[in-house]
Order: sequence, then C-alpha cells, then structure tokens
Amino acid sequence: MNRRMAEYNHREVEQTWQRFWEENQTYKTETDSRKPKYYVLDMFPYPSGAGLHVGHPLGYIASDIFSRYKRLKGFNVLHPMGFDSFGLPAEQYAIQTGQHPAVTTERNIIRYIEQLKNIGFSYDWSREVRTSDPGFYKWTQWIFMELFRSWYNNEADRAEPIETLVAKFEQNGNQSVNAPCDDNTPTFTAEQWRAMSEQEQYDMTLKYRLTYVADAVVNWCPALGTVLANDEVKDGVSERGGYPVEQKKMRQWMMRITAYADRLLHGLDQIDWSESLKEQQRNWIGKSVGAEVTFQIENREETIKVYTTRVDTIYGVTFMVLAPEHELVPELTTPEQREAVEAYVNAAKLRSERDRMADVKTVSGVFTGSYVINPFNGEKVPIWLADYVLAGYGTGAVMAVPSGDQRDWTFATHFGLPIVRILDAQKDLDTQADATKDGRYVNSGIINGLTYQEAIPVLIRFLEENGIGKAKTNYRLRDAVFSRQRYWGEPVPVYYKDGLPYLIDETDLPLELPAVDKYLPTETGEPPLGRAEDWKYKGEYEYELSTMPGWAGSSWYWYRYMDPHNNQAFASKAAVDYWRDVDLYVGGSEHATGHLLYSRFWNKFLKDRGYVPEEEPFKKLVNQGMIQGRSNFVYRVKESVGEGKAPVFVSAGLLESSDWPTMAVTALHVDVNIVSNDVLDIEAFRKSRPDLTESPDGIPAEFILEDGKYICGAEIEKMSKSKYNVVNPDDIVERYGADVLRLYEMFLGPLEQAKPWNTNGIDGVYRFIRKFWRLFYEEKADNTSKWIVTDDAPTPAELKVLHKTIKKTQDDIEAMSFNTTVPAFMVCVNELTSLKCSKRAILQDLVVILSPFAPHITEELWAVLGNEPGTVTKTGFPAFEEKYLVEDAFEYPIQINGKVRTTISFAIDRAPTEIEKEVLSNETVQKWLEGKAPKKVVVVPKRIVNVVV
RNA sequence: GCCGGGAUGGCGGAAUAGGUAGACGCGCAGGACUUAAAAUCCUGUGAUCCGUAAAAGGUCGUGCGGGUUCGAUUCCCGCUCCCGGUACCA
Repeated sequence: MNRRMAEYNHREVEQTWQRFWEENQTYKTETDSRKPKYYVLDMFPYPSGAGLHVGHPLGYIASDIFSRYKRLKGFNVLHPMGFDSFGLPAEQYAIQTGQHPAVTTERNIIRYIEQLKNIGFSYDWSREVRTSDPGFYKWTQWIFMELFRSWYNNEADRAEPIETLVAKFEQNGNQSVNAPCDDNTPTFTAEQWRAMSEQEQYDMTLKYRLTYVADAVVNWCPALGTVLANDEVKDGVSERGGYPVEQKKMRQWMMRITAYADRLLHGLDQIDWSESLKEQQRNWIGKSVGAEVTFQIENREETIKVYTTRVDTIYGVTFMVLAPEHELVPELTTPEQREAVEAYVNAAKLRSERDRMADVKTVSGVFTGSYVINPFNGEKVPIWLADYVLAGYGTGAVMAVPSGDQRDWTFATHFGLPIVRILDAQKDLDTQADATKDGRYVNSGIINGLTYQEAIPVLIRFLEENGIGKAKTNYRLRDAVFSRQRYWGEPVPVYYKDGLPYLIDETDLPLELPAVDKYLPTETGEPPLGRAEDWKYKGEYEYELSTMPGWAGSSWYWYRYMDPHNNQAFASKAAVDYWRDVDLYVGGSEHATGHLLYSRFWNKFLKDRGYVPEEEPFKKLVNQGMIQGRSNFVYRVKESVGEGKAPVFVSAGLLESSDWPTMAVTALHVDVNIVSNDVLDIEAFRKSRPDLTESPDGIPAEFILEDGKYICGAEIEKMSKSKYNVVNPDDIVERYGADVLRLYEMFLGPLEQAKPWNTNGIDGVYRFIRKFWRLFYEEKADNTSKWIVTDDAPTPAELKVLHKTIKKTQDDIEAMSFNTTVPAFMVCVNELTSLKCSKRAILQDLVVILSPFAPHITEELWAVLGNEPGTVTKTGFPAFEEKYLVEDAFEYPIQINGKVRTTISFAIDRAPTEIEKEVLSNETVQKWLEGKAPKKVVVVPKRIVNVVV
C-alpha cells in the first residue's frame, strides 16, 4: 500500500479504491436489526442520452457525505440508487430511429452508472432498481390493482378493500355509505342492490374504487399524442418539449387522490420539509372552507348550485355567473339572447387556456336572459356567462357580490349591474370593492346587525333547515389522470368485457410490454399498444391500451430498494418493518406538486391497507438548488465576416474601451471547456471550431488580445448543450480528481441555493487536497517523497486544532451545511501545516472526519497510516472533547458593591487583556451588572458583551 | 395579485438566542525558490482620510428610510429591487 508519490496522484488512488470497494462490496447493506437504521435516498434520475452534467451530482454528493457520516456514527445506512427509466424522450427517440426504447435506455443507464461510480459514491449497487424492468413494474401494476380493489371509507378515514363496501351495500344499500364516488351515483337500498345483476353490481362498485375510469376533461397534447397531468403542463404548454396543450374530454383512468386531500394536507405538519415546499403542496391541495347554496331558476324546475367562501355576503348578490361550459347554458338561454350567448360560448371554446391566462384584464360576459331566485330574500338575480368562472372548480357557477369581491365589482361596473352594500364597515364602493369582514351587516335580512362570527352559523342553519345548501369544504386538488397514450410505460393490467374493465389475473403479472412494429399511434388513432400482437388473450378480450404515467413507478420505488429482488412481494414485511421510511430525501424542488405528492398519496394508501408501517414516506427532505451554467462568449467583429477576410475576435475587456469605439460585434457562445478563468485557449478554439475561426476560403482568424490574453465574456444561463456551457463531471474528475469535485461542489455555496457552476475557484480546493497530502509526505530533491508521519505525542495546540474541526464538522453535517465545513478543513490543514504537525494520532482522526467528503484520498492515507485497508468507513467518528478547546479558559471574579457576586467564564480562550480587565473593573460597568447576576460575560476589547443572566 | 426566499468587498460566500463584519476560497499586487516555466511558499488586499523610516490612528461601511438598544448584517415598522412558486379558485 505504501506507494510513495511525490505529488498526490488522484487517478491512481481513485482507481485503486474504486476497485477495492467493488471487489470487497464495501457498501453492500444488509438488513441488520442489531444496528439502528438510517435511510438516505436520492431522487433517482431519468437516464437521458446527454449523460450527467455537473449539476446532477450536487444532491448526490450531499447525501453521500451524510450517508458516510451516519455510517461512521454507527448506523446501518441504506443508500441506494436506481433509474426512473420510463419516459418520453426514449420513446421519441424510438419513433425517430425505430430503436426499441429499452435498448437506448439500457445504454444510457450504463453510462450513468459509470459516471456515478467515477465520483466515488457509496451506493449499494446490488440494490439498483429500474422502473422499466418487468421485475419492478410487476409491483407497480400490483399496486394499481390494489387501488382498484379498494374504496375510501370517509367514516374510518382510510382506504378499505372493496369487499367491505359490498358488505355495506348488502346491508343498507349505499345510503349510509360515506365515501368519495362518481357524482352521478344513484342512491339505492339493500333490496335494490340485491335486485341488481352481478354485472350491474360490479358496475356500481366501479364508481367507488380508488382508481376508476371516467370521462375527464384532460390536457391533450396533440404533438406528443398523449394526455398530461396538470403538473406536467406549464404556462399552457407541455413541460417536456413545450408543445401546445388543449382541453379535451376523454375516457381515462383516474386516481382518486382527492380522497386523501385532507390527510395530505395535515401530514405536512409532521414532516421536516422546507416551508416553501410545504406551502406549494398546501396551495396545490387548495383547501377552502365555505358553503354550497342552491338557487332556484325562475319559472323552471332546475336549480343551480354555487360554491362560496363568503356565504355571509348572500344578500349582496346582484347577479350570478356561470362558466361558458356549464351544462345548463342551453336551457337557460332565452330566444332573444341565443345569438349572443352562442357567439360567446364558441369564442370561449376557441380561446386556448393560454390566451385566457394572458388576457386577465379584459372583462367579457353575456346575459343569458334567465334569472334565479335568491333563496334568502326572494330577489330575482340575472344569470350571466363569463369565462372567468372555471368549469372545473366548485360547481362551475358563482354568486356575484360586487360590493365584496373585486372581480365581481369590475364585472358589475362594466355591465351596469347594481352594487349593494352589505357591511357598515365597507368603504366607499364607487371606485372598488371592499372584502372586509369587519363591522355589522346591513341590507341583509336575517343577519342585519350581526357580526361575521355571529352571522355564519345563522346562515348555515337556514340553508340546512330549508334544504337549500350546507357548509362545504372544497379542494383545488383534482383526481389525477392516470392514462397515457404512449408506448414506453407500464401497461395497465386491465382487460374489458362487455365494456367494463376487469383486472387481469394476478398470476399473469407482470403484464409485460408487448413488442410493436412502430411506436406511433395506430391509423385508427389508438395508442401504440393497439399495434401489439402478442397479448396473452389477444382476440379473447380487449386490452387496455394506455400505459401508466411517468409518476407511477416513482410513487413507491423507495420500498423496492429495501428488498429489490423479491418475487413474492414488492418488499418483504421484514425488510419494510426494518427500514420503514426514508430518513433523509434529497432532490429538486421541481417535484413539489408531482412526484412528492403522488408518493405521499400512494404511501398513505399502502399504509391503510397494512402494507407499510409509516403514514409519511419522507421524514426529512432537502432540496438542492439547481446548478446553472456559466456561458462564455467571444466577440466577433461583424465586418470581418465573409470571403477573403480574416474573422476578427476582440477580447471582452476591449469592447468598451475608447480604442474600440462602438465596435459592432456578434457575441458567440464558446465552449466553456476551452476557457479557464475567462481566458480563452485560442489554439483549442481554432481546432474545435474552424467554422468560426476561418473565413469560408480558409483565412485564419485574428485575435485582438488584452495583456496577451483573450478574455471571454460570461453570462449565467441554464446548462444546456446548445449554449456550450455543459460541464461534464468526468472531465473535472479526470483533471482534478473526484474528491476535488466533491469538495468543490459543496464549497460552492449553500446546498439549497441555486448557483452558477464556475470552475474558477476549483484550484483552491485542489491545492487544499495536495496540501493535505503533504501533511504525510514531503517531497525530496530527487522527486520521490519522504514519509514524515511520526508517533510523537500530540501537543495541546495540535489537539485543539483537531477537536475544533471535529466539532465544526459534526455540527455542520448534522445541519447539512457543507459549504462551511470545507473551509473548516482548509483552516485545519493550514494550521497543522504551520504547526508542522505530522503526528499519527492527529492525522488518523483527521482522515476519518474528512472521509465522507473525500473518500479516495482518505482511504489511501488511512491504509498508508498502517490501518487495515478499506476500514475507514467502519471506524467511528472521533469523539469531540471540549477540554481541548477550553484548556485555557479563564474564570474571572466580578465584584458588585465590593463583593464577589459571580465569576466570568471567557468564551475567548485566553486571559483577559489589560484593557478588558480595566473594563471589568470599571465602575459604571460594575454598576450596570448589578442585579443582573450574570452567569457568563464575554469580554471583547473595549466592550462588555453577552450578559447571560 | 398572492405565497415563499433573498440583497454583505472585484467575485463565490462566512458570521444571526444582538456583541471585534468580511471566515475560507477565487482574483489581484508584491516577494522567495528556479537558468526559466510549472508547482510550492510568504506578505498584502472593504472604502476613505491623516500620517510615518516603519508604524500607530480617525471616519464611513452588510439594498433604501426610520425605530428599539450601551451596541443592529442580526430584532421591529415602512419601502426598493432580485429569485422561485402560483393564479380569474368564487
């Protein structure tokens, strides 16, 4: 092991240890109940063709440091990695090239693993999972089946097997069943239930199941040929690809996530996530408490239900507004208004979601000609249509109170509708609405003179007694669309008989993705699976042709790591009971309303059905910030382009100077990998981009330099291939070593903060690593190195340096504040260097505390120190002993009124200076301290500080 | 609009139960070693004033304006700007 290197050779050392770890299965984890468990999880990546860039490992490095630290602290750490390997890009690539997505996905995964191993992560690769692996998606399909076999019992507030629902039906019909179900479910008695045919009964249970088929208005993306979930649509276009999305009614599999809305909301209070992330989920769930009120349509049978959070403003209602898509619109439209209404409805249909959003300020609407009766005061209220009312929220109808709601006020003012004051505290209503709840009601019938608090129960009682409404809680959260008209996803394990969906036999799981000749929809517009020939019951039954969405596999994958090769269950009970939940989850905040919400939903479901022990899957969650790219630019003189002219590039610093007045230049992206500290490697540039550095007829470019260098401009942008700002971690590892990459990414700034990648500072970390090496080795004149570690006893000063670092490292890692730990190491090594400390006792501990950050060099030095190779991860984290820090601490008596009242411990580790003594004996200071009986006073020159009473 | 987070040297960023602001790194400047370069090491580096052989010293300084305090980057009130999320949600 004693390779004596003059300089630290990261290539050799890293290869040695990575091989060692692999051969010895150093990071293989067993379910070991003798040790406390700790589960550290990274959000697994989608293996894209572009490979990893330096932004990806940021969170992985942090979680790896934490895992290694926890191992040192005696925990049995589960730290796995896998791949979210179903997804659109592979499929689109398949459409273009005809290659099976499995092939390209496999290739990408191999590349990812290679890149990840390069960085020296301590993953247990024997537990790797892939969502596209039939052995994995067998269980995704199984969970889908369990959801299908379950309903949500609101009374017990949990999911239950469908059999318990059927038992209830048999006893009392569905009148006493309190469960979320299809809106159009008829009520029936036990007798009626028994009178139904088996098929009718089955059909009835379909309305209650946690996954169900429904006609839903979905986000249809024609370019991608599939539907998208709400969280996959950003600004009216698809998140992937940016294609337009339109609203379309389609028959889809749905997930009844709304059944869990309240539990998803309240569960947030128990978990250690960032406030912003919890807030995002709260907003997404969007709970609002209000009331539903039924309005009778004048001269007609039908009624219109509205939802309001301000039922107290009911006497201020002067009109009602329906969404243009509201089902009663045709009936309500009077002959005189027909033309105007139809024009409006058609216009609304044509307007894309995006236009509607962009155009918030325009007031538009149309009168239907009909009226409803306000049930509280019997007044006639005109019914209008307007596209500011959304069909998908509440009941698709709102009661408009222009005095209390700004939007209603604007509408009323625009169309000349009346505005009625309802509270005496409302301000002047001529210029705007006033949404106050203060004051007492006026013009308000039965609540006149009451306050808001008093009025609400009166109104709710009135609604309930007259059967015209009730208190109601609404959620913004919608049931999740679960169907995708794609090929590269999990097949839904369902077939159809007489138009009704049935689960396939469980013994036929996994229902494997069949081969198809093309990855496009069929000529008849069916999804790609319509092309499949080798279904097991082809011809016998009709199969479900849609596949599951990307979030299906990722909504439970953390359980698979616990027992990844199990064929009998998604994970054994023993494994799940031991590993339970994820203690630390690290990943990007972009999954706030997607993956992280769906995962919590499925977890709660699995908990309800007794398959997992914890209500929440991710106890603590840390979002790493995105690493942006830092693009470099060269500036080409516009006039120098063309045949017969040498292209001229001007250094950035000269652009503004008077030597180059108003120079017309074009800024061009230049590959950041040939730029160092903004200085361009001109030769590399010439070689890699002859298209830019030569004229069309081959005249080489000229470079106008400053101080002999070509300086590039820079800008922060998203890291992307087209901007030539992608930095591959492999290149950094090759040049500086994995340990430097790891330390540097942590050093860059707070983990959670978004920050640009900038290689400029990396040399500092590189120097630190080599300096660390030189604590052990000294270079000799003949370019070999001398081992300089001694067995001498450490001095107090050296012990102090060590223990200061132990404490700092421990505190920082627990707080995941790695950006301040790296400087602490640097200070430590600097101080030991200036103390000329090469003592084994000190270095051994230092190696251990540094090992989570820089595992390769520490493994090397650990072995070289004479310890068993590869055992640094098993050695305990050194214990911090305060005595080494406070050895010089000094107690100083404080006299108050001539008596010693207390002693002072100095936080500074030295005796007080003359100035400080003088301050302490100062009469006013003594007087000021009088009566405060300080326990501790920290003294700094000229001031007294920090009186701890 | 609403919700969440932020603003500190030339740059990335340290420091908040209130207590010597600018740790550490980059960059820059000077020096040592070297035939030279690389590498390495040492010194200096917020602004400004006064001043010296060298020093010492003063004033200002954490986005802006106030407040509390012996003392504020930190706490309170009022703004400005930036980043992230979200939106005709009744």
